[in-house]
Amino acid sequence: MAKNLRLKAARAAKDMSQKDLADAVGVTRQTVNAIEMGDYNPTVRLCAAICRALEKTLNELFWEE
Amino acid sequence: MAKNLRLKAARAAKDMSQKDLADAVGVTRQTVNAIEMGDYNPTVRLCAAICRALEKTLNELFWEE
DNA sequence: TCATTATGTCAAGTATATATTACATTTTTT
DNA sequence: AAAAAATGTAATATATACTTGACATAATGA
Repeated sequence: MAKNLRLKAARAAKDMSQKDLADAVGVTRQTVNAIEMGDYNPTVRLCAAICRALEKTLNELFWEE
Repeated sequence: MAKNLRLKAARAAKDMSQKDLADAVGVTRQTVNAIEMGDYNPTVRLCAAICRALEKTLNELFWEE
């Protein structure tokens, strides 16, 4: 899978570290890192939680045309 | 979780059975049924595959404000 | 420069998404 | 009304999302 640069950028825009975001959504830092690195396929509920933490939508961070 | 009626409606609009959709995205009928019934939390890749099969986006079928 | 924080990665474990098989009921078609 | 197709559900099995703990390096701040 490809890296999720939109996620990385949205997190940077909020000035949050991977750990900050992980804590905000209740997963570990490694999980956030793996999602950004494209290492796997998160559940839609986790994606939605990440989107809410970053004030984005699923389409903005996880949809590819 | 609540039922996913938007998914059920989008599938109906394409005149596809749960099995038709399951075949189109490469999962079992039970998995599609469980998603519609809100019984669990699919991966974002499966959600995206379902969206493409139904010509919808993640926001349209899986995002709640 | 030194300490701290952030990131990337790995190995081993646990939780859960998804498969398989099966059966009952409901809905649609003939 | 009967047959066929679609749906809902359950039990057991497997693949994989996610955790935990750890280590190395890069970047940031004192």
